[in-house]
Amino acid sequence: MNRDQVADILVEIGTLLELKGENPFKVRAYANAARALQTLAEPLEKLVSEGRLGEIPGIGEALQQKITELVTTGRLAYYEDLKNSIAPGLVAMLEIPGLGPKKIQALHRELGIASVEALEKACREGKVAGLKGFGEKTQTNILEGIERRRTYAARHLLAEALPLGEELLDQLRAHPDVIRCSTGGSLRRCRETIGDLDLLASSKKPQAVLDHFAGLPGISKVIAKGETKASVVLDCGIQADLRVVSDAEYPFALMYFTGSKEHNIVMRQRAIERGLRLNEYGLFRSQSETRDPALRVACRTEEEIYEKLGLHYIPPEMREDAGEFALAEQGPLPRLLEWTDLKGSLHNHSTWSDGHQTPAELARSMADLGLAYWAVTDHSKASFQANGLDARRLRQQVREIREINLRLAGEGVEFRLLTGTEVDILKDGRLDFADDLLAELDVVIASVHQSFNLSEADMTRRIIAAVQNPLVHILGHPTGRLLLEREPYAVDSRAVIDACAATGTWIELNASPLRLDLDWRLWPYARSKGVKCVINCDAHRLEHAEFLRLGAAVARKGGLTRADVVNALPLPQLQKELARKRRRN
DNA sequence: GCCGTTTTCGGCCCGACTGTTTTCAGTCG
Repeated sequence: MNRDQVADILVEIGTLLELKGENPFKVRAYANAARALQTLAEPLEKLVSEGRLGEIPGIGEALQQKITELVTTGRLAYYEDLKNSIAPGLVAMLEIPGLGPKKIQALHRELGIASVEALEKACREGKVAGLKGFGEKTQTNILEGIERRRTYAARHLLAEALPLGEELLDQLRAHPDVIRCSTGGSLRRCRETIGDLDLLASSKKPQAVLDHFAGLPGISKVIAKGETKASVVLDCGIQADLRVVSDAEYPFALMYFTGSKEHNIVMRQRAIERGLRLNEYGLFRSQSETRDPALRVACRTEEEIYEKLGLHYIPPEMREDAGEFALAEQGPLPRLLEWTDLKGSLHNHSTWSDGHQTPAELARSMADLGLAYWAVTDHSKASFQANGLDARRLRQQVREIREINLRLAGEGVEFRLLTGTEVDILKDGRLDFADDLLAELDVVIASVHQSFNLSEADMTRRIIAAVQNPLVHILGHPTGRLLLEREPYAVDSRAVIDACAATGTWIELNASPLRLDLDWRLWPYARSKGVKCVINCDAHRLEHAEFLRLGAAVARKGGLTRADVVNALPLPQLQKELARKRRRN
């Protein structure tokens, strides 16, 4: 059993223990261990066989045994017993807002409810309202929660949530009583999917701001509204929470509500170690609970809070407790990539395969946007569903693109359309075009588009074989995932990264909102191996050029700087690198 | 379940809101 599978089981054990009403710290220990495994720098099998699991912080005696059992036998008796002891439907009930382990246990114990369907039926029959600790209101809320889950997916794409957050922020800024405001939570951290929208504002009249917020157009329901926060559901089904604090509290609250939860826990611990106390209202010179402004360590910005706790500033995207503290202790974090650093995209489609614009239209539009280059990399013939090109059509396309470039140069336009292909990696690792044709192209991306269900070993061999072809510049969307739709295919990503490091092959950060692949969690590893990143739109329409912004956000999350990203280079340097890559092998 | 220690047991981040109570438990972030 590999690392990700082991981590998934640890997470599941945590959930099951939570349902059983176990000690919450024990529950957290499993979640922590799962996260620790996911950020491991070396293979799990190696650590197990060398008996070094205990070196990982957060993994003690009990978890060492369980992980070893999972890795060596592929099974875990403890897990199977635990699973058998809990009705399977109870786990799904945790997804309903307002229901936690205690209430679910009560429903199961008193009414024998063991599935969302049974719960819905019991609510409709009015049986739930009569239970001790429940009431009419709770029963209604449960029904509405079930309804909402059914209508809308539980999570939303980052690209969908970003504009909604911006819109709400504009509405808040427009209110005269708002001093400062920002998005927070997973949206500000640029997670690839978002649960709900978190917003924060500072004001001297919080009630006025909250009333304004709850009355904004586009809100279908106000879930809660108190003196400092309000929760609403937008018409599109996404929940938005606003918290309002005083301006002195704002930086502390912003840090707190940006999270992540794990990042905050470390920050609080650092405060405690320094005889201080950190919460959303301030950093206080006190050991005990307080909100006394006289004891607050003055900080105008988040930067100052980090400084007071002995750290350099950590940008929101990196606040995941995934190694950022070690960096921020050593010195200033490197300047992360800005989306305006990007000069073009090296993976895009045209009407020749499944895109919506001709190469000529693309050239005009992208030059107008101020980009320096744009590669046309249509599909190869094995992707017949996408109208992939054969060798004859590809050579024809190359001629057309050369003519377009001549025309642009004649008009004095400083822009270059690059020739290329997104060539399919066939099932056995061979490419869908012959080397002599690939050698004629400016840019070659190799991607997997069919035979997704190979074993991990076969898929890994297949992809490594492709990146070993010296004519391949870039490995495209390396895991094939579609967020909220399709799991990544089984592949040993670290082995693939190692192969790219050895051959000088670049790895794509596919910036399509559904992909964001390679995952941000793997970029620190790739960077440590010296592998370069290319942030590509995989554009099928003109509007997709804006994916560059999304891709840059994910790159920042992965800790990437301008120097790590090939398409931050101006055209002449890019062309030099494209040529150099092929001379290497 | 982990961790650290004045080394084997006690603490583990902390506050707001709702709905149910009638002073607080449960849930959420």
